[in-house]
Amino acid sequence: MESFFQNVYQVVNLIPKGRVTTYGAIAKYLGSPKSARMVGWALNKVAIGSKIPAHRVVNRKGILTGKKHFSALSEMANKLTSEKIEIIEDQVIDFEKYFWDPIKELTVY
DNA sequence: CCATTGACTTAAG
DNA sequence: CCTTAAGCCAATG
Repeated sequence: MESFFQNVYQVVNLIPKGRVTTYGAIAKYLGSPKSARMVGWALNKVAIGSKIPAHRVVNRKGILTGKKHFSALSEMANKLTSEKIEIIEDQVIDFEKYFWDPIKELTVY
């Protein structure tokens, strides 16, 4: 059974360490470019007790908009920093450079 | 069933 | 980059 949410979890789990992606990219990969909010919803549901690296998912500007949903406000930035990703003012530095697009990385041409 | 909300995105100014 | 407005869709009240 592959629900939208399950698919989200799967993709997020595939994000390489030290890389990040966006809600929109995931939504688009799943076939619903306009359902970025649902990706956020999925993560919100899973935020409570899950093994999913939700901290690697940010909005299109590379901003940690979901940090407040973590146990600690600094947890999200903290984890990203631990993966060698620079975070300043809740924003990923060189976001384009760390950006991991499931459409490009997971799609077989 | 209708209204509101939200870890979003895009377009226009 | 910032603000509005609109679109989006599941969950919640």
